[in-house]
Amino acid sequence: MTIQRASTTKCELCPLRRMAHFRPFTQDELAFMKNFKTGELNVEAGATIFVEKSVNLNLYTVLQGSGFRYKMLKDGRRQILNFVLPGDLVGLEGTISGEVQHSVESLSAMTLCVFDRSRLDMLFRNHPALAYDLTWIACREERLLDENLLTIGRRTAVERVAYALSVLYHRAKQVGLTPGGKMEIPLTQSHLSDALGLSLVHTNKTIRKLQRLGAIKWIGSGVQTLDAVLLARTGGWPAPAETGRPFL
Amino acid sequence: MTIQRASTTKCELCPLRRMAHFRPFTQDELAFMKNFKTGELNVEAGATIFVEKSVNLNLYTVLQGSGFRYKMLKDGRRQILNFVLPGDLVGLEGTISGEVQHSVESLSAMTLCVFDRSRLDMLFRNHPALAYDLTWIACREERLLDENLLTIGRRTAVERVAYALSVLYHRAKQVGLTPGGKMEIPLTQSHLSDALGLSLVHTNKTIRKLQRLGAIKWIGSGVQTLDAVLLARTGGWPAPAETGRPFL
DNA sequence: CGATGCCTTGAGTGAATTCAACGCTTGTGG
DNA sequence: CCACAAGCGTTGAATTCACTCAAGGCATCG
Repeated sequence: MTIQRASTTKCELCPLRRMAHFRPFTQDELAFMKNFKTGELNVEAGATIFVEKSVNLNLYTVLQGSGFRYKMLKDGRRQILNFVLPGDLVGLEGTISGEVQHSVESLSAMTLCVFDRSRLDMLFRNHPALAYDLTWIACREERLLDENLLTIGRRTAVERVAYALSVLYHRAKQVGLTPGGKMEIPLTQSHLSDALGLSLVHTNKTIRKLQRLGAIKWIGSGVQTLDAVLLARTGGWPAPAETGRPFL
Repeated sequence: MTIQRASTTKCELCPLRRMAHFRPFTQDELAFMKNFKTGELNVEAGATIFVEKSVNLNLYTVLQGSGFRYKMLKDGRRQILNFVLPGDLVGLEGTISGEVQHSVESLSAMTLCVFDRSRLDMLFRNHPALAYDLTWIACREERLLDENLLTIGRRTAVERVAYALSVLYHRAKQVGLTPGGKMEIPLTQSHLSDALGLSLVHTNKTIRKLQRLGAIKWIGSGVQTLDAVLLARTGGWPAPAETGRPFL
């Protein structure tokens, strides 16, 4: 886990910013962001970025790589709350309330922009459009959680797996993580089971079923989507339109 | 469903504002809120305030009564995402993105403050502290959803019911909805089952089990908490400290 | 080349589901 | 004022979906 003060990626050259998926900055906002960003955090795969119930005031945006947010019960049962992909904001809860109530772990090597918490009030005072974006981002996360809740609470195992892979594939595609239809997210079946509230064994059997249907192909460290439409239909997922999304 | 333009409750006399639980406004913020609030919405019990996939730009704060947010699958399966109590903000998603992705229904008669969507940008431009509060509120909701996700994904039926009743009781208490230890929230067991991802029958059997343990007593239209500590312990819930919470 | 991590499969078990029925209360219309 | 319907809670029985247990295969790695 390395923190680099001299950020390698300049905000004006931000690779995310250039993606059509995200909304553009004004010159003014860009100038602020350059000061807001204090460095980059580089972690290898499988690293813990922060843990539940610790004090973590830092705010991050994922620049590269993927990971997941999760919570655990005392006896070790784990629930993955959501996956974090490039462009996603991480740690807002800690920035605002001091203590985070969930942990974050990386799936692949990740690079995260580290923002200066003490300048957050300047963001709210001088850049209302960015403050609005922050609220937008929080709302988006809430919507994703709502959907996960519906899935885990009310969908069957096959629906859950199909749904989760559909959404993840869709999200990965938006940020260019799906070259050739294969998700470049090194998921294990154990991750998927913990994200869906299923056991590992049953998750495996369900994946095999979807594979027999011809919807997907499980490859070590990634999933190949063969029939995105079939997959979405099986999961009861109406693909949404999401464009011009902001990020920090 | 009645909308009253001449709001009966003046912001400076707001009954919520007087509760120790919420953070105070400055004079300036109060003045803004008086203009931001355009009226009150009164609904009877069992009313639909807005439905999934409709355009609803209005922003509300619950002044009185309780309800719940939910999503449904095409075949009728319902998942209750969270309960809304006095002081809770409703409809932020629609205000920001236009279309809401969840429905809201009242459990009791409710009064909601209706805010003027077109002045939201003024809030962000001229009242950074309120904008910050908005973000705070969105984060809080996210935290609640995280916890629900953990519960539904990884807790057993007894734990789920105990957990849910603990949290709800705790939240109700904060806003004065628990005179004599009885929650003044007219829940049915069907609501509880849909909130926990359980079947109605099994929810009933689980409630009876908790009742035999002496933790609760189910009364038509409300739950009596007999042993809050036992209940929290059964649900594996570490009661949190939450004070000085903002609201709009 | 033994160890470890991940995927896979079968068998047996169990927790939660569906089905079915009944009691109680409330409200409503004849 | 009674009769009937509707909503909610309760319980037992049968079923099923998902879980645990157990074992083995196949890579990768030190």
